[in-house]
Amino acid sequence: MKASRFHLATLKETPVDAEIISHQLMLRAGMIRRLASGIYSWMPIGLMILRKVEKIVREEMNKAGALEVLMPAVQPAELWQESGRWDQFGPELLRLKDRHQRDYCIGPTHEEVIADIFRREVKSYKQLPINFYQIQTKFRDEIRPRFGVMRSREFIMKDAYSFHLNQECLQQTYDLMYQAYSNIFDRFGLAYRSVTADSGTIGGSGSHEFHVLADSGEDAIAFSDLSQYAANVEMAEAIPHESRRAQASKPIETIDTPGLYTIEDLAASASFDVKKCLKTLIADAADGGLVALVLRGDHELNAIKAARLEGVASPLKLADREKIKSILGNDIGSIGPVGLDLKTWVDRSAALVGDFVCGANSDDQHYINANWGRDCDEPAVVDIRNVEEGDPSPDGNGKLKILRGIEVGHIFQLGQKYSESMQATVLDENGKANFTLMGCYGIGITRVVAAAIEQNNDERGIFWPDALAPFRLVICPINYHKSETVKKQAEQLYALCIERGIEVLLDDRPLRPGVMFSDMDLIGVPHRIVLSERGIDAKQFEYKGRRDDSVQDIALTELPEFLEKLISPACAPN
RNA sequence: CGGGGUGUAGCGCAGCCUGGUAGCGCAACUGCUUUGGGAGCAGUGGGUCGGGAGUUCGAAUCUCUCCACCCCGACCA
Repeated sequence: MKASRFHLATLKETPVDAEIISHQLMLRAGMIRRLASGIYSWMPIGLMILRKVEKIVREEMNKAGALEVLMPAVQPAELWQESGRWDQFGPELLRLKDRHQRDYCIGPTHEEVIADIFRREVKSYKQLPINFYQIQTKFRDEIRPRFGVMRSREFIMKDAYSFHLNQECLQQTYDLMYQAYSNIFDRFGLAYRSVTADSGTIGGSGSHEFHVLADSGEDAIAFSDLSQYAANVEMAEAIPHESRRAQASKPIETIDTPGLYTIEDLAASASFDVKKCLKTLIADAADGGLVALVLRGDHELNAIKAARLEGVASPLKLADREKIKSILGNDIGSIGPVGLDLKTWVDRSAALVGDFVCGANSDDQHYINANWGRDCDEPAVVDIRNVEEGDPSPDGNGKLKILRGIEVGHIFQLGQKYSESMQATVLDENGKANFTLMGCYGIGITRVVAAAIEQNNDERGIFWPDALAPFRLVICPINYHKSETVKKQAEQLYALCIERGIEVLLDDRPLRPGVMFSDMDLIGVPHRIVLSERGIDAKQFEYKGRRDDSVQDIALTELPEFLEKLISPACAPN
């Protein structure tokens, strides 16, 4: 490709309403343009990258035996009514009517359609397992689209759905998909982690998320420094550092604590160790009353874990202040487990604290040296806190570290959830109809592009891993339009690259070098060759990798080997 | 949906308070000079001031209304 014939529409200034770095850089590099809220056009250079992602995904899915299909974006309401999700899904499902006033939606996902295909197409266990996938446009009417294509309303997803007669077979395909996903992310050349995950609203049992690591990521993931353990912090089991409770050593006392409502204020006021203070949070109960959740002062409540407890309203909602006052008689800030007349759940770590400080259930008063068993009932112990860096790994090996990630892939075992509601059955060896077991496997194709940028950028722009780069190599001739020597050399090199199948961009625009370099750094071309009259006279060309600090001069005679090296390492489909 | 904010040239902004017929930088176009990290000079084009209604001799500016977009919260690949 010659730059003069390409649409390079780079922006020098950062568009003001793009908040995160990937969105800013995608706009500045001319990859995407916004059409409406959460809806983007992909411009030529952006689409080149998107296609690279798709190609790798497609190749690895095919290799893993999945079969590509293409399902409609517009889906009839009947299917969604059959699965029950027409009512469940809420406003995120974009609904529309045709000229006959029949209801449709734009698919946010395709379980219904694929289940319908399956029940029409597949009759016998002999045809199983089977795994269908597509790379297709989805629409989810997000309340607040933001971060460019990271959370857009229209987006491209690879979604796969597998079908099985029994759990062993489902597990086999699930494992195969896990491996395929690992291959895919390896080939992208991105730093990533797979983690065990909450299976969320889609339901089912086994579930893993694939996260591209980036400091700006929205999810926190916990992993062991010694073992393979890795989980979303939403899910990671919190293990106390102590194995047994500290002995009670002093008598309980009441102290006055006027104006001290937060654990920080309380601890600071009398130099209590925050870890000796217990905080008591009051949440709505499922029956309309209240429940108490007790945590150590330095720990954070995990809303997902808490919502799973018996009697706790799901999703978790902390009770409002007035309701607490009216039922308990005192304000938040002075509530504690001692003498509290509420169902009380106590976090594992909080249950191991002795001589603790807590609210005295009377305004402006706290207890010190309170102890479980002695001053109140033995606690009902549960895991309701977020794990922290340094916590013991739940598998017993090593300590937890926390990293941030962007969720770009998710694999689920759905079980029979959809096959039952959609009546998707197959005949087994005995001619008996069985509800098929399903697995589903998603990769956010458009989000991968944004995540790759979040992970790989600097103050000058993007740097693409070789496998995703729109161009592998850029040739920057200095004074292409003035110097016949440079022009000739550049054209020769350009022809040579094309002959060797190297995706090359020749920047033949009549620009000053600084402008050329800035553009190429911005759009993230990983390799750059500069040709100048000066260099050619010395029989040299200049090379610089996008992430290199300095340039190297290489003899022109070594050009063929150099190009050989350039294409050899990655990219070749394995 | 609740709370906050913004709409003026392709992008970034000023002008609005105090009404008088729209400006700056970048980008684009032309010419000359320049050519190793976003050049200089000279010139050119481009705006229903988000839409509508109102007040006024006169509205980007004041009032009402509608719309769009952005940010903070509950959702997700």
